[in-house]
This record gives sequence, C-alpha cells and structure tokens, in this order.
Amino acid sequence: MTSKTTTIRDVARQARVGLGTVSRVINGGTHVSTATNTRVMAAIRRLGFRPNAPARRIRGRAEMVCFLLSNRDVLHAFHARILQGVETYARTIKQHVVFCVVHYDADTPPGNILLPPLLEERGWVDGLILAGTVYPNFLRRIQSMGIPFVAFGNNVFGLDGRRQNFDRVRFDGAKAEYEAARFVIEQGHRTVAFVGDTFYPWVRERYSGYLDAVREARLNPTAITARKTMTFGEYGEWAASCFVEADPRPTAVLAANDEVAYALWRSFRRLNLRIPEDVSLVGFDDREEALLMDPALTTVRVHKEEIGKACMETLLKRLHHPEKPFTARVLPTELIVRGTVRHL
Amino acid sequence: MTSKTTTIRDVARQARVGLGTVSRVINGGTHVSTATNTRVMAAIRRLGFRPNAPARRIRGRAEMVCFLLSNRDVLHAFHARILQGVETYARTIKQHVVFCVVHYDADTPPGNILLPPLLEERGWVDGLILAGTVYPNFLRRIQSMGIPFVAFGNNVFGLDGRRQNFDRVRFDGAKAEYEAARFVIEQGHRTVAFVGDTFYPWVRERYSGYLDAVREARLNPTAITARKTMTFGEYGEWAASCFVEADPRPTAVLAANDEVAYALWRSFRRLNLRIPEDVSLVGFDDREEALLMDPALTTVRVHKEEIGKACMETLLKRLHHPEKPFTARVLPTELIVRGTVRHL
DNA sequence: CTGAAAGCGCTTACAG
DNA sequence: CTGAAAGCGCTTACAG
Repeated sequence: MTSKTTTIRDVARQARVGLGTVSRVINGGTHVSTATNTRVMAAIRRLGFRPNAPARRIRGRAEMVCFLLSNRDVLHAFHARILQGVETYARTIKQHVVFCVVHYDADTPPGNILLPPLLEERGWVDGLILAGTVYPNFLRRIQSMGIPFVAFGNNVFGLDGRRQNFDRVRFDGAKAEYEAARFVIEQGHRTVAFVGDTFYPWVRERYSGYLDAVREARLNPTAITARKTMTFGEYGEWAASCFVEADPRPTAVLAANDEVAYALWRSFRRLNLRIPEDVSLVGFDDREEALLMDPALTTVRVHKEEIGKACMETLLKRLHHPEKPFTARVLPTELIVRGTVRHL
Repeated sequence: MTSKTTTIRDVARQARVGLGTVSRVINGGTHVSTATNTRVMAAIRRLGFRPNAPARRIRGRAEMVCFLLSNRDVLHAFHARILQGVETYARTIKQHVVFCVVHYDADTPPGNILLPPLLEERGWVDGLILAGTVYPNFLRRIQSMGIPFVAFGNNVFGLDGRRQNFDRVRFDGAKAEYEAARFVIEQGHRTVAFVGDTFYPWVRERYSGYLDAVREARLNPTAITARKTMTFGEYGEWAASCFVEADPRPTAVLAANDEVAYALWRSFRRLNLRIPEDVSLVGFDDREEALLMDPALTTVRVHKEEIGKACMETLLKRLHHPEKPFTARVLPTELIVRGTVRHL
C-alpha cells in the first residue's frame, strides 16, 4: 500500500554493499564483519526496510505451522486454551502459527474432505498440529498431503493400541479417572456411578479408569454409557433422570467431562437433589463451567496450555529430524478438589 | 518434504506449452484456448502439481487477511464466534485468513507494542480485522503500519463521536439496551437497575440506552457503574451484595453483559432471592452462560457471526478501493426473551 | 491465444 | 569477509 516498497536492493545501494551481504545481515549477520554489519543495519533503519516474508519463504526461510481445529462449531474453550499454549510458545522461538478450522463427516471419503485454502495450497505451512475430533478418514486425508504433523491424541478415533506412524501428545485419561474414582471411594462412597457416551474414545478411556478403581475396591460399577446422538449437555440431563429412578441411587457420580457434570448439576437441582449433600459430583477437563457451578466442581484438570506447548515442541523436532521414530508424549493431569464431593 | 517438488516448469514441459500459459491456466484460464486449457489441466492432474502459494503472493496473487485478537487471555467465546463468521465467509470467497493474538498495556507507547511475527514482518497479510479491546495506543501502532484494517467498533476506546479515519463494524449498544429496558418496564417494573463498569465504552453505551428508557418512563435510575479493577464476574457479585441492602430494592436488574448477569444470578441465589420471582434479570451478548442459567437468561443477542462477515466484507472493499471514504456499518441486535423477567 | 524474456524480492553457491 | 551471478517458483508485459 506504501507507494514504493523498499527492497533489499535499496538497502544494498544505500549501504554500498552487494545484495548478498544485506541478505546475510538480515539472516543473523554471521560471516559479516562488524563494520559492514553496522553500516547495513543503519541503512535498514534509515530506509525502514522490512524483508518480504513470502519471498524468503520460497527458499525455506521463515517457518510456519498450522493449528488445525476440526469439527468444533464454536471455538471450544478447551481447544482455544491449547491454541493459546501453541501461540505463546511459538512466540518465544520465533515460529509462525496460523489457525485454521475444518469441518467434515466421519464417513466422507478422505479425498472429498475440503481443507482450508491455506492447506490446500502448497508452500504456506511446514507442519500441522491437529486438534478437535479426528476420525480415520481425516487422518488419511492429512497423511496423503505428505506434510509432517502432530495430533492431540486424546481426540483421535481408532488409535487403540495400534502402532501409529505419526506423533502424538496426550494425557492419560484412564489413569486420571482412576485417581478421581479412588478419591471418591476414599471419601466413603460405595455406589459410584459413571456417566458418558463411550462412543467417544476419550470417554471410553476414562470409563476404563473408572472401572479399574471400582473393581479394585470390589464395588459394583453403575454406569450410563449408552450411545446417544445428543449433546453432552443433553446427555447429562438424560442421565440425571435415570438416576432418580435407580435403586440404590448412587451417592456419587463421575461425569465424563465438565459439560456433562454441569448438566447433571442443573438437573439434580431441579429434581431437588442437593450437591454434595445428596449426590457428590466429579467432572473432567476443568473447563470454565467448573467454576460457574455452586459449589465449584471437583474435577480433573487437564493442562491445556502445556498440551499446546508440547505439540509445538514435538512438531518442531519432527520438522528438523524427519527420520526419527514417532513419539507419543503423555502429559500429567491433576485432580482439583473443590466443593462437590461429600465425605461420608 | 516430497523428494522433488513439481513446479510450473514441469507442467509446462509435460503439456508442451510455455510457462506463461500454465500460469494463466492456474489463474482462471482466461485468454487460453479450451484445447490448451484441458491439456494443461491434464498435466497438472497427472503430476499432482500444486502452485507454491508464497511465490504467487510476491506478485500480489493470493490475498491474506489477519484476524487480530487483542488482550483476551483465554480466547473469549464472544470473539471466537466473530472469528468463525470471518472464516466461514472467507471460505466462500477464497480468501485466506490467519488468526493472531496480541497482548499490550493501555499505557505502553505505540512503538513499544510487540506485534506477532506475522504482522511484524512484511508481506504476509494484506489487511487486518481488529477484535478484542483496542486502546488508542494500539490503534496508533496499527495505523503506523500503513496496512488497511477494519475494527470491531464496540470494543474500541476513545471513539466518542469523533470522525475516524478507519472502517468500523459495530452494533448499537445504546439502542439495544434501550429496547431491553423498555421491555422490562412494559412488564410492570418501576425500580429498574443497571449494573456495569462504565469505564468500558461498550458498557457506557449500554448504560446510556438504559438511562434513556428509564427517564422516558419518568422512573428513577438506580445504577451501579463504579470503576472497579475486577473481573465482570466479581463485579456482579459485588453488585448483588449492594442490592440486598438497597431500599427500595430493584425488582429488575439489567446487567452490562451475560458474565455480570451470571454472577448476579448465582449471588442472588445464595442470598435466597429467587429469579425471576424476587428479582428479574436481563443480560447482554447472548453468550453460552445465558443457556447455562436456570431459568435461561433473557438477554440481548448480538449476531457475532454476522459481525465477522461484515468485517471481512468491509475489509475487502477497502483493499480493492483504497480511496473510498471510511464507513461505519451498524448491525442489528435482538432481544431474546427467555425466563428471567417476571411480569408484574 | 501463446511463447520467450524480464521481473518479483529474496537466498545461495561461487569465486575471490 | 564480500560481490556478481544464478536461482527459487511464479507472474507479467511484450511480441507475434
């Protein structure tokens, strides 16, 4: 938009050096004498020169990675926090990150999945961070692009144990839920329920952790895990109505995530069940809803920013060492005890 | 990463045409005979050729705009929806949009505000969409970059009436709040309060609409608008505690936004004030919290996706017609009547 | 309509 | 350490 953009050529003329020298200065000033370096720097400053980034990119300078969020209509706060982690870390290491969203069906053939123009076109990004829900068809689509990527593993479908040819960052949902269930049991609860649609692998994983803890304590599992095509909120409401009819009624409920927990909380209140006096409640994720509840929700905290940072680190390693074996990094979680579990 | 990237040159050889012809085909195929066009297309398909985007960008092809979100720690759902609108619309017109965040203090000198690398460097983006909180110093920083931009006007500080030399998209907060207050008054309420820190221009605007309606009805304004350095949630809690002591106690409260409304709702419940039986409540924004409340919150809906789309449209017009006068587009709002206002 | 050439802004060997 | 030249992958006048 400026009438005449100043280029590397202008700087070279101004500083009375060759084009290559200016280029070297821009790229760190190695192999340049201090004298010329300062002269060139001065010229750059005087002319207000700023290198044209896309031009540099042609030759491999200026790395750029893409944070690709799939199948989230509203930008989900959970993933937004992961993105935040990516951004923050990228800044410190002078990496560029662009954010893209994509929507697709689980049964669309890989070739028909429409990617954002920034990915469809070649040359923009060097690598990908996959967040959101990743079905196998999407994974294949991405793999066919032949571009390095790392996935937030908890949301990937069809990963069960099989050896995978891509990098992952994840947390151990089974272990986390096992610990949450242990905590509830230690508080004296004997009828502990789990609520969550196990169609989703990340719910299934949490469910298995719940089962481990309950069986270990020689209690009977009471779970609502049926597949239902409804939102997590609706699922919680539905589950709450099931519980009032249950006999014995659980004294504690582990919700697959905070969204389900919130819906349970609201529904229980409507049914005149007080929390935690009548029912104890534990969530998962530690999202915004957890603090909106009253009392605040006891839940499993997932360190979203850390996940973002780990994704970026993993991707960078891959970019610089394409031949190394694939990794699956596992991040810790943390049980946050607030006010929704009663000691019996 | 592919061993040998195929270029326009490979396509030209394969199709037995010149480089220029391939370029023309890529860029829409005008001024090319149907025969050559199909031959080139075939070659492109066979070779799996995809043009290198940054290379095209050097010469002005491939437009790219930036959605710049400022001073939002967690990606605020409100702005996320605006971004969604931008993305969705951009897709239909084959525009690229990159998302960036920036953090700064209101009193940092413009020159010292650190922008994301994607903006600091030249050549990446053609235009900017400013969302988040925009203080005057930030506005100056952006303007000094000499790059076209459009701002989501409601969140810009220091805009009062003055003629501005940039494009804006906004909604009329005063009119919206006027209508909300009118509605409450028509339901029979005579003591109607407003809660919100008028330090924020968008709150001040809503407050003025509230005042208009109350005065028009010859009622006494009862407002809590003091400047407090706390979150909106804390502000709501604090305001609730003020109200229980007030005499006469307001029968209805207009909250500056849904976050304040949620805090009021929770605080009132703790104080054993039922909503809407004892106090009626109206929010603003129609964010996620509105539906988390029980009963659901009556609030003013802001069409966030529409704002995003309008921003993109405005920016594109500016990009293609740099000389046209600046515009301030005003989008409609909508009062969503749910369950928190009682008919007296 | 089409090819050959010059050019975009930068980087990278290549000599010195 | 440094300049002149060739090159990155693409686009844009320029002839024809």
